[in-house]
Amino acid sequence: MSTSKVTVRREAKIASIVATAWELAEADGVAGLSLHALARAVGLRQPSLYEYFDSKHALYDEMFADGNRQLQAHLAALTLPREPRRALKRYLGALASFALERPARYELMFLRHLPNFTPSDASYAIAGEVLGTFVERMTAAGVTKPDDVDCLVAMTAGLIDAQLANEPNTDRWIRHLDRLIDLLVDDAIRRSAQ
Amino acid sequence: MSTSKVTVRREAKIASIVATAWELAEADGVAGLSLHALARAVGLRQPSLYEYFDSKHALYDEMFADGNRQLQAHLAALTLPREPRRALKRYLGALASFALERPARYELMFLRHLPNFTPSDASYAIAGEVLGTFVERMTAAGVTKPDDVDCLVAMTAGLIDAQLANEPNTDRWIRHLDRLIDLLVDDAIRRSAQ
DNA sequence: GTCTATATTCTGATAGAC
DNA sequence: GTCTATCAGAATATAGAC
Repeated sequence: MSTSKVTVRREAKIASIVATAWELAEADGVAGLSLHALARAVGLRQPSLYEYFDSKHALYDEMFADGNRQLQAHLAALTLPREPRRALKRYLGALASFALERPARYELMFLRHLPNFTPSDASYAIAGEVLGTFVERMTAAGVTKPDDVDCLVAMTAGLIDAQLANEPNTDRWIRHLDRLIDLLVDDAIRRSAQ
Repeated sequence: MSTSKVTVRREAKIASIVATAWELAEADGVAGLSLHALARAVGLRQPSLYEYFDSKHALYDEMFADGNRQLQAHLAALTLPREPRRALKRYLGALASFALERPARYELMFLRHLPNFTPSDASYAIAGEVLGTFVERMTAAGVTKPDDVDCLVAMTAGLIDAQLANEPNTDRWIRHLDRLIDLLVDDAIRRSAQ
């Protein structure tokens, strides 16, 4: 973790390349991202990118880590209601808004569209941290069993996916999020009480 | 709709090409399907495929229509319980089994991974017919409001997607399908009764 | 209808001068 | 660190002989 002047500058440049990569990916899809186009967009020629990334996969990996940090920040910026159920709704709602506003991020981070890409352990660890905070919110709201967590996650993703795939600019599916959260949380509590 | 000998033969060949295309797509993913590999697999050279399909998109379109006909047959082969709720569970369960056993079909038909592919009106009409039978089963089970239909569809897709993306060979998510159907159908009926 | 040969365009990645 | 030039390979699609 060197912090010499050159290192700082270099890492700032890497960050700006990743930021531009996200812009292009949001426009053309994650799979449509081309190193040539990315290089031109940051004022370089395509081979020069290899000064900063060993391969395209390495770039995707940086993007994966970066996207998770962005989601983490997005969630950390929330002021959560004290009531756990309402906090959970706000939290899952923030995930949904993140996904709907930045579909390419959601695609890379949560869907598995890139055949040969698997995040590195380091990047995956960040994703795990974020996931952990969701589980915390669910636990606080009374959803403690792994099965019920799975259901809540899958249901939320189902609404997000339907929204993204079909009518990205409406709220046809996502508007039911709170209602379905109530339904599943109530059921989870009922089952745990038995 | 000519039925001359040459036409019959030609359409049989088209069908066999599409069947082989599905085999390759199930192995390498829909996006990974290559016309070169497909041609070799059916004993042709790549340019000869253009005798049967005007473009790769035309091939995808035939596959889309064919996949929907297969799903239609898969569903028509079910012997449904008389009780509407149980029939609905069986029906959605059959969709799930279709998707989990033939992920590439599900990918092309229900997910939108191919950036530039949109089914033709003719092919889309078949998909609409299939969807209509799902709505029928839901209606019979007491799910009449479009909102509730949307929720049920999204929830089912959420379980299927989670299963496919994470642990295709287990039943970690899909095993909750019946339980969540009960939950949503009960809620839909409750809300409709008000 | 099927072939060979090729056009065209794209991709990610490398070599080596400066 | 950035460049030019190039490699090596993939893809879809077309031209034209047979």
